[in-house]
Amino acid sequence: MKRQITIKDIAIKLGLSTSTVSRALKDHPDISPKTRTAVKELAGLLGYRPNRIALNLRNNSTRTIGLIIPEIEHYFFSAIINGIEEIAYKNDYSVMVFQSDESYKREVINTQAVLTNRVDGVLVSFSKETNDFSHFQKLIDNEIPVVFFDRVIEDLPADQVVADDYHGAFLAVNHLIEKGCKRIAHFAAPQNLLIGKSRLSGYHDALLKHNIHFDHELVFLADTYETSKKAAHDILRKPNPPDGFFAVNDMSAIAIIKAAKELGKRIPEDIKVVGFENSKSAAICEPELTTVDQFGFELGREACLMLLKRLKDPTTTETFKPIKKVIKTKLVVRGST
Amino acid sequence: MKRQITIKDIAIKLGLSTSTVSRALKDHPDISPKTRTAVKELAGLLGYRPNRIALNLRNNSTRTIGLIIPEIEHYFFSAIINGIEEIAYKNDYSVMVFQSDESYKREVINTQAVLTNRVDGVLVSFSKETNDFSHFQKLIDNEIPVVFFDRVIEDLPADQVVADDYHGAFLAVNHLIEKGCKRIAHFAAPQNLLIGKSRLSGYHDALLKHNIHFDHELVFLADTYETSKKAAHDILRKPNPPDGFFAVNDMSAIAIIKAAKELGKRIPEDIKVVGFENSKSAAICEPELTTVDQFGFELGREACLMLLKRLKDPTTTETFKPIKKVIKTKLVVRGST
DNA sequence: GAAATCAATGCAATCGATTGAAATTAAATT
DNA sequence: AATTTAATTTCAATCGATTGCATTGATTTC
Repeated sequence: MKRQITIKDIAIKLGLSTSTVSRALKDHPDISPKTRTAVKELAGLLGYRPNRIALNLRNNSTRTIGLIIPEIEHYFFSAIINGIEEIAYKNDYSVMVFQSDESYKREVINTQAVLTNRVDGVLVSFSKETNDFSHFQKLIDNEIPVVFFDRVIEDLPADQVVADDYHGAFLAVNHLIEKGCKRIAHFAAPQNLLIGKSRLSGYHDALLKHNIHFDHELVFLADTYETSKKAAHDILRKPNPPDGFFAVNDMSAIAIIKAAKELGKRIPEDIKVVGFENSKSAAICEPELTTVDQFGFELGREACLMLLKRLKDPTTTETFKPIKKVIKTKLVVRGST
Repeated sequence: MKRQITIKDIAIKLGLSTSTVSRALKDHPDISPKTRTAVKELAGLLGYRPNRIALNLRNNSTRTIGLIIPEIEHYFFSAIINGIEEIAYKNDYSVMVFQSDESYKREVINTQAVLTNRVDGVLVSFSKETNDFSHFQKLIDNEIPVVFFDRVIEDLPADQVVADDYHGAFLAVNHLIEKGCKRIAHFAAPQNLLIGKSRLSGYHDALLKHNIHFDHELVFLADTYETSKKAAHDILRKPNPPDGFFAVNDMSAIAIIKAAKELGKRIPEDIKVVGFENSKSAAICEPELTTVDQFGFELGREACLMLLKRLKDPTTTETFKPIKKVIKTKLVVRGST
């Protein structure tokens, strides 16, 4: 195994001490110009690179951010990673990615991995299964700043970055109503997720505004392609089916469109559908999907910026005031409505 | 800043030396059962976690894998990350993700970042722009094993994992011919990428097999949604347009379908289209896309396994024999043909 | 010419954990 | 009781870089 060039190698070759070499490399005023240039020259020649691990140990910092995320494969999350990485990169941080695969158990292990890797801070969007948050509290107890994004929890001393879920949902449903829908179904995310609740309540309030009765029977727990397709099939076969659908994400909305078409319904003539996310797929499906743009890239950027701010100005647990940042959402109208 | 519990804290509290504590924690036979249990008990009580950074320094290893990838947002790459993460996780490795954004310059910086972070090994799929590979050679010079996947280079001492691009392309084009296509166009990736070359040659040989003239005029450089849509529009407006398309990836194929539909062509009656990737979008577009499954998840798994094998049994540069693993591809026939 | 000043460099401790070798203690043997 | 053997534990060096505090040698000042 070839050894890396160390400061010691340079010191020995030049007959100096490691301290002098160290100082020379960082332009310490004590060092004479002659030795300074000599050191720098040799360092360049040998291809010296400071050993980050040694610095990590000394500074008790790794310039690394941990990212705990349900599933990379979702467009929304990969867009977020993109935003995170951009900011991290600009600030000379690296990103370690951990997937929970929507599993609480796996997520707990992720938090442990993040601890052993001694990351400087953590960005989290937790799993659908997660109802107990003590593993995140443990991170905070270890003085590791945590920023939640998209799927957030309010009663933990941690910052939050979310899309304006309520408003986005309101816009979506309002749009359906204005387009003439009388019976609007909502395919919702689990209600332990704040996004699930917020979007439901946006749906509810938009109905309210137009004096449409809120019917529990029209709200379904369906936030994946498979569950949504099945649910849509069931619902559309029943008497008096909905003429409008507001789905909690694009894949769910696309599944509804697929199911409707399979049953011979025309979109948007018979049924109108709105999604939430504005993924690549929304622009691909037929007809193209009206959806709420969640600006994942921006969300990732903001979350990372927030974390970096905490890393720069650490606060004690006592004086910590969580900040909540809301990213505007926007309705993108396309052929499905 | 709250200090982490160290081995020293335990040693002092129990009136022992750090060496004894260290040995007790790892069940060294020299340590008496009494002290062993005492140490372990206190360690548990204080919530001691070994400082990974200190271990990193001592072992000159970080149990971290660097991943350099063009763009996370592509389904194919996120599927690969998924596979990589699964294997890494099982083997107690963490993954650091670096995106090149298809930029050579950024990729060079990524390799530097990977070096300063002292990862144990690197997985690479390089950018479209990359024609000079000395930055990867530098990694290898630093004794960091490199495994290339999908976009690989043959003349570097590094393992490779690729899909069976040639065969997949052959299958795709053969399928188009058997479905009656006489004039088949190919939307290709840049020819500096081996995948570009292999898929083109699969296309070429399938034509050859059926005694169809290979026409340079029918091969286009178009591997993104935007460029493909524009190219398809142009081609389909010309006299004697193709009746079949083989695209180098799904987004390109979907763009062709979109363009064709905009021009009033029916799919698959007037035009047949085959993609390459088998992304989520392929099952969503209308008609559903016939495509070659690239098994990104498997590919990621294999690449990571290969790297871990190199980490377990390091070879010297002299005796290094690159291994190339080929993942089988499979034609998935759907409505577009 | 002795004392004070200053520039340049080296020493040694530190970060946290590990480990070969030495030292201490206890037990067993003669 | 003296000596060997075995069982525990500690010492000190190591990984690579940094940094407060000497130390050295040269120059200036009185």
